[in-house]
Amino acid sequence: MIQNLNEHDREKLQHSLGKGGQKLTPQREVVFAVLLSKRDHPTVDEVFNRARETMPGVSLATVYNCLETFVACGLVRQVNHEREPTRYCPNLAPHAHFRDQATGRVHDIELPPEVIQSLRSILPPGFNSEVIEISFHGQAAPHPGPSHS
Amino acid sequence: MIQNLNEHDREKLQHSLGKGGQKLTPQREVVFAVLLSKRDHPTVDEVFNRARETMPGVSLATVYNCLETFVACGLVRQVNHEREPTRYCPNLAPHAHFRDQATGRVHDIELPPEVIQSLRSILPPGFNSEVIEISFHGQAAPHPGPSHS
DNA sequence: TTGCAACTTGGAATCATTCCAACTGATTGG
DNA sequence: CCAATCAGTTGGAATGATTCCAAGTTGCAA
Repeated sequence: MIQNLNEHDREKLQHSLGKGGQKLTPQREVVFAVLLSKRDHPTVDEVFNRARETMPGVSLATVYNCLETFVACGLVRQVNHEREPTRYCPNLAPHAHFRDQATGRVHDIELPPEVIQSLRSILPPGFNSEVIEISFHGQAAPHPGPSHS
Repeated sequence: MIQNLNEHDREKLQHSLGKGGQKLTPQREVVFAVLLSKRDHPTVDEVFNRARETMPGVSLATVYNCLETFVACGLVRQVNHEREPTRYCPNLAPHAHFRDQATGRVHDIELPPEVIQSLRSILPPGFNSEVIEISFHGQAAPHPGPSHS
C-alpha cells in the first residue's frame, strides 16, 4: 500500500507546482506518492492501478494529466524505450537507463560528469543540446543485490 | 524521384536478405532505394509516400513489413524519439542522433570509439549491453552546410 | 453569492502499428 | 505441364497508448 507523502516531499511538490501557477490536489499527491514509494519506472497503467489502491475513484485521464504536469514542472522524467508504453522516473540526478531485455525492467545507471562532458564534446559546433538521453539495452545480472530501480 | 538501386546496393540487399532466407522482391528494392536516396530519417509514412512515386500500388502494410525485415537483417536502424512515429536510418556506423527541436529534423552525430568505451565503462559489473542509444535534443545551427542527414 | 479558473472525470476520438485472411507469383517435384 | 508449397503482398479490421472534449467539481476572490 502506498504511503502518504512526508512533509518534505509534499513541500517539494507544492513548491514545484506553485511555480507554474498550479495547485496541490489530492490526486496529484497520490500520484506523486506512488512514484516515490516504488521507484521502478512504472508505466501509466501501473501508476493508475497503484493510485487506485489509495484513491479508488481516480481516473486514468487524471493520472495522465498529473504525470504530464510533473514532467512540465521538472519533478519527474519520462522514460521511453522503443515504442513501449512510457515510464516515469522520479530520479532527477543525471543518469542513463539500462533496460533488461529478459525482464523488461529498467535500471538507473549513474552518469559521471566527465562522461556527460565527453558526450557533449562530440557535438559539432552549432549544435546546442539541452537534453541527452542514453539508454542501454541488454542483459543484467540476475540479482547483484537489492536493485533500487 | 527515387533512383533505382545501383549494382552494389542491390547486391548488399540481396546478400543480407539471403542470410535470413528471405527474397529480393520489387517492393523491397523500392523501399531500400527510398532509404538510400535521401538519408533524412523518414517516418514510415514518408517512406510509403516516396515509395509510391515509383511503385504506385505498394501498400502501407508492405512498407512496414519491408522496414521490419531490414531491421532484422541489420540493414537499417530504427530511430525512436519520445513517442513520435518511428524513423529509419540506413547509416550503420555507430552514431548518435541529434533532434532539432525547432524543425524536428534528425541529424547523425559521429560517435568516436573512445566515447563508446567511456559509456560502456559506467555500467556496473553484471550489466552486459549490446545496444547503446544516445540522443541529443536541442537547437541546431540554421545551416552550417549541406547536412548529410 | 456569484464568478472564475484550475482541476477532474468518463467516454469518444486519434493515430501509429499490428494482425489477419485472401490473393499472387515463383519454385519444386512428380 | 500440373499441383503443391511457401514467402511475400495487400486492404481492411483490430489494437492499444495517448489525447481530446464537454460536463461536472472545487476552492478562492470579488
